[in-house]
This record gives sequence, structure tokens and C-alpha cells, in this order.
Amino acid sequence: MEHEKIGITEVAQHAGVSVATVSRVLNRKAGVSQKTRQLVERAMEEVGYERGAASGGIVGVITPGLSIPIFGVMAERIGLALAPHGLRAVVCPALPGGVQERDFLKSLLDLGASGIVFCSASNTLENFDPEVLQLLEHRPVPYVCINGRFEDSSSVAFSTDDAYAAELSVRHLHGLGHRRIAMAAGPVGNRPTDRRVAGYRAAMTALGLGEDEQLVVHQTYSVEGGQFAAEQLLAQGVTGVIAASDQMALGAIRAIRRQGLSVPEDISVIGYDDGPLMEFTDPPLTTVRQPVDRLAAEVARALVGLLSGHQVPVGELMFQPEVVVRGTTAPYHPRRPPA
Amino acid sequence: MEHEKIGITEVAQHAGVSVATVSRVLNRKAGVSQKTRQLVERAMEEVGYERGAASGGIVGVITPGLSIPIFGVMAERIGLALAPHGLRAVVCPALPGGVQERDFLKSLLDLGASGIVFCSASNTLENFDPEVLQLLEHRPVPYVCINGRFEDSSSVAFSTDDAYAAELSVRHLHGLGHRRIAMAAGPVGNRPTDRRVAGYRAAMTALGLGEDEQLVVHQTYSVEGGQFAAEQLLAQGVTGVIAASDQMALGAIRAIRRQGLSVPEDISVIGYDDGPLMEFTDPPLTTVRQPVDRLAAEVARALVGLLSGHQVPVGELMFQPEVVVRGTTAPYHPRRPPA
DNA sequence: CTACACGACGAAAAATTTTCGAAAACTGTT
DNA sequence: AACAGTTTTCGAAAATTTTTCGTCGTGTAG
Repeated sequence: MEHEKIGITEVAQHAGVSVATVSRVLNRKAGVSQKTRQLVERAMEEVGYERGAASGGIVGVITPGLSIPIFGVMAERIGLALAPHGLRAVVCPALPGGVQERDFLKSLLDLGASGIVFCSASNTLENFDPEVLQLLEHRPVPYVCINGRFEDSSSVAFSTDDAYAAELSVRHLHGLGHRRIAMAAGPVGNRPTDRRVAGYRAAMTALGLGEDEQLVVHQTYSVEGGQFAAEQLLAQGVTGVIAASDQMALGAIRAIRRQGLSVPEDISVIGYDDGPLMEFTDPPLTTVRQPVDRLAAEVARALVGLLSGHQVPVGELMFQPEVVVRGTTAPYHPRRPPA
Repeated sequence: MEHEKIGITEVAQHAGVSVATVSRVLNRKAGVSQKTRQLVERAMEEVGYERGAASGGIVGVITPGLSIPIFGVMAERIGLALAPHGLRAVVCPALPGGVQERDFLKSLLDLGASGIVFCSASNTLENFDPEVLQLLEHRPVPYVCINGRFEDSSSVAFSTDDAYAAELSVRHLHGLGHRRIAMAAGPVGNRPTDRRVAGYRAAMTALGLGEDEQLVVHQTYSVEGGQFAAEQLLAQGVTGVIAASDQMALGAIRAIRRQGLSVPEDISVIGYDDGPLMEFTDPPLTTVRQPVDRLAAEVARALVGLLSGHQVPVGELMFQPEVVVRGTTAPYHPRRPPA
């Protein structure tokens, strides 16, 4: 029985550092240089120290809430993909007015989480909480981003190709004969939104449909946001609306109907996400599907790779979305004048 | 400066036990009698020992997945209600094929979670994993249940009054002139389902609509489950279907349409939950709304109470649901014979 | 009435975390 | 370069917590 109990002490000895330092590395405490940390981590592997066995390997999935179904689905899939590896995904819904993202991150770090997934969290924001990144730098933990990576950092990200999604939407509507195509975009400073706006603009230009600044209205991703945006856009005589989320699309449809027009006869609407139940809306929503399954699978694979010490290429991998044509888009025909 | 550093040692001394015991209580380890535990807990308060400050006070919310929107909403609301108290709700989606509920519970316990919320988890099942209850008994942690309590245990629960919900549904359809009213119920052995079936039967009997066993079909809560159940029921000439979830209701509508009938003209359908977006379905779904907000608020209040040592009355509090009449129910009129 | 199995504890050992202070590494200046 | 003023990084030792191991009642079946 050579099992001489490998503890923090043995690791320290092997790494040629003090137990204090190993303890700090173990708990992801600040105050350890990159070099030393790696030294200790290598030593831990070499001596065969089992870390985190106590915490059972939990992974925090940070999302912007859960009332938008697509995030719930995404989190669930990630959890499912991680489970076979013995990892337990806990979902942390960061909401304005609720728990802040940085607080969740702190808790997860203190809890000894094995990894983090930023699912459309602050990693998608231009003005993200600097403390989040700081925490990540001071107390390194393997993490993966979805839909945008932290700038200035060597993070791994998997995203839906938003520019392409917008292009697909424009093309779809253009193919149906629409020419005044508008975008009910998400909030400014949101990376996916920015990319979609860029993709939209590029596609419009490429198709010779002009570059009317007014045709992009920024709003929140909610039903109400979509409704408001659509109201603005209808005043400009658009016949096709590209919404930044399924919720916004439904809001847009509501706004259109309130004006006595119908979807898709008078105005075509295309959503984004393809959350559950979108085939049951009235009419069934034409939308751009985020490849949730593939995204979740890749995120899980990358995280598992990171955890087993593999080097995962940093950068942002783009996943191709696809248009799911249902009933809210139809060939353009001249609008009848309002009665 | 009298801050003599109050540690586990001081607590042990004050409680008249060993530090080992205090440590065990602190980590919710098994092997401490109820009496001793309380003794230690009282001592901790008296000396002012601050526990869990490290973990920041996290609360695990265990749900059966997140792809059913209502659970996401419920979890989100609970998190929102808990946040002002400095508690961070992490959502644990337990799924068949994924992480088991008991594993989440174990992790949560090891992590030093301050409390647990069983949101329509195994607490709603007749044959729940005995290990869960065992864990809860051996390593006590404050917890609250939603939609059913653990039997044989002194748990606190807040539930939607399912029997009443079924009664409301029957009454609504009866009031519209329907007489052959069926139920597309959830899986057997599921407490909410059992209650709804009982409520349905009672209401049917009270209204003199007979007690046809065949009129209740058990299925999963999914769209497909609803579709399948509706197919069975349509063969029996029912004109009103009470579904056990919004998803099932949508599945039922699909089945009805596949038979060339329409909703609500030929058949009325009423759902359950009133998840987000149900007003956008085709037709907008008439459904029974679970009082999610009030439920979440009470759960939070109870948990905070338990955490601050208050005695919260055990038992199950029933919250009244309400019918949200939209477009899938209409007055009965004789079905036209199939073409 | 004896064994025997068990759960609950304490004492002491082992392990881990935190504290405190001293090098070492930067930084912007003469 | 040389130099103060800082900030980081880390080790030794102290403090604290966790675990191990063995004892003591208790209940129970033989």
C-alpha cells in the first residue's frame, strides 16, 4: 500500500513552494503569479492530487435570466452535455434588480466551481462590469463564453453567426419581394445586436436596398420592445421586419395588428432564436434558429477539454444559424391603403 | 477592541461540546443528534459566529428541467425575491439522463448551501428517491417545497390548489355548455396530477356529468404527450379537453386539427400553467394560471424565515389559481359530422 | 443477561487556511 | 543608472478546521 495520502503538503514539496501557495492556488485566491500557479498545477497533476472532488465538480452557467425560454433551453442542454463527465451544471440567472453577475461569479469562485459558462451574459456587452474580468484574471478558472467573448482576454467562445443570421433574414425577405426591410434590433452596446445590425446593413447594401439609418430601431429584447420598435418602423412604410428575438417578433406582430394590418399578408416578420413553442404562435413564427444543440455540445466539449488541462484554441467559433420558414413571412404585395 | 475572533473553538466552548461536533454541524455532516445540533446552533447565535459568509448564502432551486418555461419563470422569481436578502439562487435542473436530483442535493449540501427549494421536483412524486429524504434527514438544511411536500416529513410547502384548478376548468367548460369533458392528465404517481384528477372527478360528479374512467388519459407533460392523449380522447367524442400543462394543450390542439376539427369551434381546450407567450398561440390559449408570483414570494419569505431561525408552520399552503379565458374555449355546439 | 451493532461524541492528529512580514518586482524620478 | 515609493508574490508559522479513531451509551436480538 503505497498510498501515502497525497495532500497539499506533498504537492508543495514536489512543486518546491510552500503549502500556503498551494492552498492559494487550490482556492483560486488572488496573489499568486501566473508562473507559480502553473508550476503548482503541474505539480498537482504529477503527484496526482485530486482537487474539487469534494465539490463534485460543479459548473456555473451564468445567463441573463430564465424567463426567456431560449436561455433555459441552452442551460439545460449544457447541463445535459456536461453530466456524463461528472459535472453538475448549476444555472445562475443574473438579473437587473436581482443578483449581479459578479456576485454569482464570486460565489462560484468561493464555492470552488470547476468551470464557468457565460451564456449571453456580460461577455456579450460592450460595457461589461470590469470587475468580472478582473475576477477572472485574478482568480483564474476555466471558462467558456457563448455569443461573444471578453475582449482583451484570451477567452474561448462559441457563438451564433449573427451577421450571417441577419443576412439570411434580409435575403429571405428580399427573395419574397420585400424592399423596405427594417430591423427591430436589441439594445445598443450588445455585441450580437451590433453584429446583426452590421450584417443587416451589409446585406441591404449588397442587394441595393439603400442604407436608411432610420430602418434600425434599438429596443429591449422583450415583447414590449418589439412592439414599440415596430410602431416606429410602420410609420416608415416598411413591409418586412427583422426582429432581434422571438419575443420582439411577437411584439411586432401585435403592433402591426393594432394598426389594422395583418401578418404576413401586409407585413412580414421574422424572429430570432427559435425558442420552444414558436411553431404554435399565430401565425407560426418564421425565425432564425440558433443552433442551440451544437453550441451546447461544443461548449461542453471545450470546457471538459479545459478542465483536463488541454489547450483549447482561443478565439470565437461561429455557428451557422438557419431560417425556419413558417407563417409570418409571405411574398410582398402592395399594401392596401388603410381603410 | 474586544474582537477576540470568534471561531469554532469559542462556539464549542460555549456550547459545551467539542470543536469536532461544531465542525460537523457547520458542514451538515451526518452523525450529530438533533439535540446537539440545536444546542450548537443556539450557541453559534449567542456567540455571534458568522457561518456561510464565505459561501455568500446560496440557495439551490431544484427544478425538473428548464425547457418548460414556467419552471424558468418560477426559478427566476424566487431568485429575485431572495436577492434582497443577500441570498443567491442557483438553479439546478434535474433531468432524466442528466444530473440526478440527489446528486444536486449532495453537491448543494457539500457546498454549504443555506437553503433548498424543491420546485416541482421529487417532492411532487409518489415514488421519490428515498435517498433525497434520507439526505435531508441526516444533514438537515432549511428547505421549502413547491407543489407538494415530502410525506412523512415536517416540510413546508406552497402549492397551487390543483384540485380547485381542475374544478375551475370543468366549471368553465360546463358553463359553456360542454358535457363530455375529458382530461389529458400528467403521469401517474405525480401528486399535482393526482389532485387534479380527483378535483376533476369530483367536479364532474357534482355537475352530474358522470364518472367515465376513460375520460382521463395519463401522459407526459409534453406537447407530444398532449397530442397522444387527445387522440385517445377524440375517439370518445369529447368536446372539451382539460390539459395538464400548456404544452399538452398545444399538443392536443395539434391532434384535434389533424383530425380536421378546429379549436375552439369543434373542441374546446384549456391548458394549465399560463407560461409566458401563451397569449400568442393560435388561438390564444385559455388556461389556468398558476400564481407564480405569489408562490415565489411566499417561498422566499418562508425560506428567509427558516434561515433566521423562525419557526415556520409546517404543512402545505394552497394558492388559488385562476382561469385566464382566451381563445381556445367556446360555447358547445354539436359537432358537424366528419365530411 | 450477553453480545453485538450503531449512532453520537470527544481528544488528538492531520490538513488546510490565514496572517504577517520580508523579499522581489515594478514605477516613475532624479 | 541609482533610488525611493509601491505593489506583488510567497514562505514560515500560527490559527483554524476537518478527519480519524476510539470510547461510551443504548437498543436489540439471541
